[in-house]
Amino acid sequence: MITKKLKNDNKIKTLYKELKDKYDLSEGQWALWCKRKKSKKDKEQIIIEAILTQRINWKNVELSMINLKKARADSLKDIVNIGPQKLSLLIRPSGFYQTKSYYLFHLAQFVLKNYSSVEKMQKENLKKLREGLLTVKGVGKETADDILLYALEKSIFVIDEYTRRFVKKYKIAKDLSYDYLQNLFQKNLPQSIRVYQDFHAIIVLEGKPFARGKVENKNI
DNA sequence: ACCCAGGTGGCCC
DNA sequence: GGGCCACATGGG
Repeated sequence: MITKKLKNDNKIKTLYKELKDKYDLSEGQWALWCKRKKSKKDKEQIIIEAILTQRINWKNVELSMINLKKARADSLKDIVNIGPQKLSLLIRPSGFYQTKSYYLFHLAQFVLKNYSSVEKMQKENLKKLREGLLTVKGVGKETADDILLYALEKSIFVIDEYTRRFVKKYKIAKDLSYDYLQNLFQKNLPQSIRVYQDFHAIIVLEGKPFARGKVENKNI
Protein backbone atom coordinates (compact mmCIF):
# COMPACT_ATOMS: atom_id res chain seq x y z
CA MET A 1 0.00 0.00 0.00
CA ILE A 2 2.64 2.45 1.06
CA THR A 3 5.08 1.38 -1.65
CA LYS A 4 2.40 1.71 -4.26
CA LYS A 5 1.65 5.19 -3.02
CA LEU A 6 5.27 6.20 -3.15
CA LYS A 7 5.58 4.88 -6.65
CA ASN A 8 2.73 7.05 -7.85
CA ASP A 9 4.04 10.03 -5.98
CA ASN A 10 7.36 9.70 -7.72
CA LYS A 11 5.61 9.31 -11.02
CA ILE A 12 4.16 12.79 -10.98
CA LYS A 13 7.37 14.46 -9.91
CA THR A 14 9.46 12.42 -12.30
CA LEU A 15 7.12 13.06 -15.21
CA TYR A 16 7.26 16.75 -14.58
CA LYS A 17 11.03 16.79 -14.65
CA GLU A 18 11.30 14.56 -17.70
CA LEU A 19 8.70 16.36 -19.73
CA LYS A 20 10.14 19.73 -18.86
CA ASP A 21 13.33 18.53 -20.52
CA LYS A 22 11.48 16.95 -23.41
CA TYR A 23 9.84 20.25 -24.29
CA ASP A 24 12.93 22.16 -23.40
CA LEU A 25 11.10 24.20 -20.81
CA SER A 26 12.75 26.37 -18.28
CA GLU A 27 11.09 27.45 -15.07
CA GLY A 28 8.24 29.85 -15.70
CA GLN A 29 8.15 29.11 -19.42
CA TRP A 30 4.43 29.48 -19.57
CA ALA A 31 4.74 33.02 -18.35
CA LEU A 32 7.23 33.70 -21.12
CA TRP A 33 4.94 32.44 -23.84
CA CYS A 34 2.13 34.45 -22.44
CA LYS A 35 3.93 37.58 -21.46
CA ARG A 36 1.11 39.43 -23.14
CA LYS A 37 -1.24 38.05 -20.50
CA LYS A 38 0.01 40.42 -17.88
CA SER A 39 -2.11 43.48 -18.37
CA LYS A 40 -5.50 44.03 -16.84
CA LYS A 41 -7.04 43.57 -20.25
CA ASP A 42 -5.30 40.25 -20.79
CA LYS A 43 -6.33 38.91 -17.42
CA GLU A 44 -9.91 39.73 -18.26
CA GLN A 45 -9.51 37.92 -21.54
CA ILE A 46 -8.36 34.80 -19.74
CA ILE A 47 -11.54 34.96 -17.70
CA ILE A 48 -13.62 35.32 -20.85
CA GLU A 49 -11.77 32.47 -22.54
CA ALA A 50 -12.30 30.26 -19.51
CA ILE A 51 -16.04 30.29 -20.21
CA LEU A 52 -15.78 30.16 -23.99
CA THR A 53 -13.46 27.18 -24.01
CA GLN A 54 -15.90 24.92 -22.18
CA ARG A 55 -16.38 21.76 -24.20
CA ILE A 56 -14.99 23.30 -27.38
CA ASN A 57 -11.67 23.47 -29.21
CA TRP A 58 -9.42 26.50 -28.98
CA LYS A 59 -9.84 27.41 -32.64
CA ASN A 60 -13.50 28.20 -32.07
CA VAL A 61 -12.66 30.22 -28.98
CA GLU A 62 -10.28 32.34 -31.05
CA LEU A 63 -13.00 33.04 -33.59
CA SER A 64 -15.25 34.32 -30.81
CA MET A 65 -12.44 36.40 -29.35
CA ILE A 66 -11.87 38.04 -32.73
CA ASN A 67 -15.55 38.94 -32.86
CA LEU A 68 -15.44 40.37 -29.35
CA LYS A 69 -12.36 42.46 -30.13
CA LYS A 70 -13.85 43.77 -33.34
CA ALA A 71 -17.00 44.76 -31.48
CA ARG A 72 -14.88 46.21 -28.67
CA ALA A 73 -16.62 43.87 -26.28
CA ASP A 74 -13.54 42.11 -24.95
CA SER A 75 -13.51 43.49 -21.42
CA LEU A 76 -15.72 42.54 -18.49
CA LYS A 77 -17.22 46.00 -18.43
CA ASP A 78 -18.06 45.84 -22.13
CA ILE A 79 -19.72 42.49 -21.61
CA VAL A 80 -21.94 43.79 -18.83
CA ASN A 81 -22.79 46.82 -20.95
CA ILE A 82 -23.78 45.09 -24.17
CA GLY A 83 -25.82 42.44 -22.35
CA PRO A 84 -26.41 38.75 -23.02
CA GLN A 85 -28.48 39.19 -26.19
CA LYS A 86 -25.89 40.93 -28.31
CA LEU A 87 -23.10 39.04 -26.61
CA SER A 88 -24.53 35.72 -27.72
CA LEU A 89 -24.27 36.70 -31.38
CA LEU A 90 -20.60 37.58 -31.01
CA ILE A 91 -19.66 34.32 -29.34
CA ARG A 92 -21.54 31.99 -31.67
CA PRO A 93 -18.38 30.33 -33.06
CA SER A 94 -17.48 28.83 -29.70
CA GLY A 95 -20.72 26.89 -29.44
CA PHE A 96 -23.48 26.70 -26.81
CA TYR A 97 -23.61 30.40 -27.42
CA GLN A 98 -26.86 31.21 -25.66
CA THR A 99 -25.91 29.35 -22.52
CA LYS A 100 -22.39 30.71 -22.54
CA SER A 101 -23.48 34.28 -23.08
CA TYR A 102 -25.51 34.12 -19.87
CA TYR A 103 -22.65 32.44 -18.04
CA LEU A 104 -20.24 35.09 -19.22
CA PHE A 105 -22.58 37.96 -18.48
CA HIS A 106 -23.18 36.78 -14.92
CA LEU A 107 -19.50 36.11 -14.33
CA ALA A 108 -18.54 39.59 -15.53
CA GLN A 109 -21.21 41.05 -13.29
CA PHE A 110 -19.99 39.01 -10.35
CA VAL A 111 -16.40 40.18 -10.71
CA LEU A 112 -17.22 43.84 -11.17
CA LYS A 113 -19.90 43.98 -8.48
CA ASN A 114 -17.89 42.18 -5.82
CA TYR A 115 -14.38 43.35 -6.57
CA SER A 116 -14.73 46.17 -9.13
CA SER A 117 -11.58 45.01 -10.91
CA VAL A 118 -9.45 41.95 -11.51
CA GLU A 119 -6.50 43.56 -9.74
CA LYS A 120 -8.52 44.12 -6.59
CA MET A 121 -9.91 40.65 -6.91
CA GLN A 122 -6.38 39.23 -6.80
CA LYS A 123 -5.97 40.59 -3.28
CA GLU A 124 -8.65 38.24 -1.95
CA ASN A 125 -7.52 34.86 -0.67
CA LEU A 126 -7.82 31.69 -2.71
CA LYS A 127 -10.46 29.95 -0.62
CA LYS A 128 -12.84 32.90 -0.63
CA LEU A 129 -12.33 33.47 -4.34
CA ARG A 130 -13.02 29.85 -5.22
CA GLU A 131 -16.16 29.72 -3.11
CA GLY A 132 -17.39 32.91 -4.73
CA LEU A 133 -16.65 31.81 -8.28
CA LEU A 134 -18.43 28.51 -7.73
CA THR A 135 -21.65 30.34 -6.89
CA VAL A 136 -21.72 31.81 -10.39
CA LYS A 137 -23.87 29.84 -12.84
CA GLY A 138 -21.67 28.32 -15.48
CA VAL A 139 -18.55 28.31 -13.35
CA GLY A 140 -17.74 24.81 -12.18
CA LYS A 141 -14.56 23.58 -10.54
CA GLU A 142 -12.51 23.53 -13.70
CA THR A 143 -13.50 26.97 -14.91
CA ALA A 144 -13.01 28.39 -11.42
CA ASP A 145 -9.54 26.88 -11.08
CA ASP A 146 -8.60 27.94 -14.59
CA ILE A 147 -9.45 31.53 -13.69
CA LEU A 148 -7.70 31.23 -10.33
CA LEU A 149 -4.44 29.83 -11.72
CA TYR A 150 -4.06 31.75 -14.95
CA ALA A 151 -5.91 35.03 -14.48
CA LEU A 152 -5.70 35.59 -10.73
CA GLU A 153 -2.38 33.79 -10.29
CA LYS A 154 -3.34 31.70 -7.28
CA SER A 155 -1.70 28.35 -6.63
CA ILE A 156 -4.30 25.77 -7.57
CA PHE A 157 -3.95 22.86 -9.97
CA VAL A 158 -6.40 22.62 -12.87
CA ILE A 159 -8.00 19.29 -13.75
CA ASP A 160 -9.47 19.07 -17.23
CA GLU A 161 -9.93 16.58 -20.04
CA TYR A 162 -6.26 16.89 -20.97
CA THR A 163 -5.23 16.17 -17.40
CA ARG A 164 -7.42 13.07 -17.31
CA ARG A 165 -6.00 11.81 -20.60
CA PHE A 166 -2.53 12.43 -19.21
CA VAL A 167 -3.34 10.52 -16.03
CA LYS A 168 -4.62 7.59 -18.08
CA LYS A 169 -1.71 7.66 -20.50
CA TYR A 170 0.88 7.43 -17.75
CA LYS A 171 -1.28 5.30 -15.47
CA ILE A 172 -0.97 7.73 -12.62
CA ALA A 173 -4.30 6.92 -11.01
CA LYS A 174 -7.55 5.07 -11.55
CA ASP A 175 -9.78 7.52 -9.78
CA LEU A 176 -10.40 10.31 -12.28
CA SER A 177 -12.65 12.44 -10.08
CA TYR A 178 -11.84 16.11 -9.89
CA ASP A 179 -11.09 16.43 -6.20
CA TYR A 180 -8.99 13.32 -6.02
CA LEU A 181 -6.77 14.27 -8.94
CA GLN A 182 -6.39 17.86 -7.85
CA ASN A 183 -5.35 16.74 -4.41
CA LEU A 184 -2.96 14.16 -5.86
CA PHE A 185 -1.14 16.62 -8.09
CA GLN A 186 -0.95 19.29 -5.44
CA LYS A 187 0.32 16.85 -2.86
CA ASN A 188 3.13 15.68 -5.11
CA LEU A 189 4.34 18.97 -6.51
CA PRO A 190 5.83 22.02 -4.85
CA GLN A 191 3.07 24.47 -4.08
CA SER A 192 4.04 26.91 -6.77
CA ILE A 193 1.99 28.92 -9.23
CA ARG A 194 4.73 28.63 -11.84
CA VAL A 195 4.99 24.87 -11.49
CA TYR A 196 1.22 24.42 -11.71
CA GLN A 197 1.02 26.66 -14.77
CA ASP A 198 3.94 25.02 -16.51
CA PHE A 199 2.86 21.50 -15.71
CA HIS A 200 -0.61 22.07 -17.00
CA ALA A 201 0.85 23.58 -20.14
CA ILE A 202 2.96 20.45 -20.56
CA ILE A 203 -0.06 18.23 -20.04
CA VAL A 204 -1.89 20.05 -22.82
CA LEU A 205 1.12 19.72 -25.10
CA GLU A 206 1.31 16.00 -24.34
CA GLY A 207 -2.29 15.72 -25.49
CA LYS A 208 -1.69 17.45 -28.79
CA PRO A 209 -0.73 15.32 -31.78
CA PHE A 210 1.87 17.80 -33.09
CA ALA A 211 3.59 18.01 -29.75
CA ARG A 212 7.18 16.95 -30.13
CA GLY A 213 10.40 18.85 -29.86
CA LYS A 214 10.16 22.56 -30.09
CA VAL A 215 7.23 24.36 -28.66
CA GLU A 216 5.68 27.30 -30.39
CA ASN A 217 2.02 26.96 -29.72
CA LYS A 218 0.74 29.10 -26.92
CA ASN A 219 -2.81 27.84 -26.85
CA ILE A 220 -2.75 26.53 -23.37
C1' DA B 1 -23.16 12.74 -43.35
C1' DC B 2 -21.06 11.92 -39.94
C1' DC B 3 -17.42 12.71 -35.79
C1' DC B 4 -15.03 15.44 -32.50
C1' DA B 5 -13.60 19.29 -29.37
C1' DG B 6 -9.93 21.93 -22.59
C1' DG B 7 -17.87 21.80 -19.06
C1' DT B 8 -21.96 22.82 -16.62
C1' DG B 9 -26.56 22.57 -14.69
C1' DG B 10 -30.74 20.07 -14.09
C1' DC B 11 -32.94 16.09 -13.32
C1' DC B 12 -33.30 11.40 -11.65
C1' DC B 13 -32.27 7.57 -8.67
C1' DG C 1 -22.34 10.15 -5.03
C1' DG C 2 -23.08 8.86 -10.08
C1' DG C 3 -25.69 8.44 -14.83
C1' DC C 4 -27.97 10.81 -18.39
C1' DC C 5 -29.31 14.70 -21.14
C1' DA C 6 -29.33 19.42 -23.38
C1' DC C 7 -26.63 22.96 -24.97
C1' DA C 8 -24.27 24.29 -30.82
C1' DT C 9 -20.39 25.81 -33.70
C1' DG C 10 -16.52 24.92 -37.09
C1' DG C 11 -13.23 21.67 -39.01
C1' DG C 12 -11.76 17.04 -40.54
